[in-house]
Amino acid sequence: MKLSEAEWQIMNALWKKNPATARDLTEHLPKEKNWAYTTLKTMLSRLVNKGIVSERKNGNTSVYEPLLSKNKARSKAILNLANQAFDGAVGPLMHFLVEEKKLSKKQRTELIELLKKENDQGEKK
Amino acid sequence: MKLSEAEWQIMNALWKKNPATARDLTEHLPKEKNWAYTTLKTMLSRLVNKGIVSERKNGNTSVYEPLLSKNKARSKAILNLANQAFDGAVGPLMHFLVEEKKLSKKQRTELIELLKKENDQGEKK
DNA sequence: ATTATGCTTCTACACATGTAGAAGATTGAT
DNA sequence: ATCAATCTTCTACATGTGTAGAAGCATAAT
Repeated sequence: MKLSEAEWQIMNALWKKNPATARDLTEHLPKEKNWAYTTLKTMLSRLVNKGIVSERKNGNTSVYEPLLSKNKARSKAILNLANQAFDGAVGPLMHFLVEEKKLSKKQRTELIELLKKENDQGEKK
Repeated sequence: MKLSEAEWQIMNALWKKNPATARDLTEHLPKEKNWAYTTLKTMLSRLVNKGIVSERKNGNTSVYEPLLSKNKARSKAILNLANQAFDGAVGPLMHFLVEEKKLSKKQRTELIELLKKENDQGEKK
């Protein structure tokens, strides 16, 4: 299940406010997204059809909930990117990130700590 | 310029063999891609129209070259992912990668080295 | 009971993407 | 000069995505 651009925006809103009605979501969508209400509804229906979001009725109003977790979605997206653009390997992706993307010194130091911790854990196992 | 799935496969082939004729590229596409020759040609035309690939005639045969570098494409793709899925921040993306993706100990150690090196460079500047 | 307001479902359309056949132009071999 | 092999360009179609109006159903206020 690959999310499209618009779908990501909706899911991001839905992960923030969960559960939510369509009306709720309008609040949490990027400001510049000036979707007609029915546009949002159409998108939601499609997400429901794809099994990515659940829909339940409260009175006549639909209440939506994500069936796909943010982490799962992120994982998939990264995997996808790795496959498409990095021959399926996450390692090179990270290399690239470290080399190309200007991380702040603080971020780098944090990452080093994180990596060391992981290495140590690996040790104990 | 966002590349689609199929476009990535073609570009990957073209980055490997550059310049290349359509016929050349068939060799470098993923095996499971059993595109009709004309399918590939259509895709290439579209890429040319988008200004992502150049086309030049050698006799009656078209020779293609990438106008977009692999690194640029990768950068864009990562930025895109970060925007969609990580609120535009590369840092959290990396965190996620380090935490979720099982890197080998060797990979982790490499990354630590790389990060340290970057940190030191920052120092000198 | 009537009405305005808001929600839902249906239908539609333009553009992108994946896929490929048909028909015509070029060329290398005979 | 002829023919087969190979290219190219055109056209086409199904499906996905972004976008939204129209019309109908529910509900809260009068």
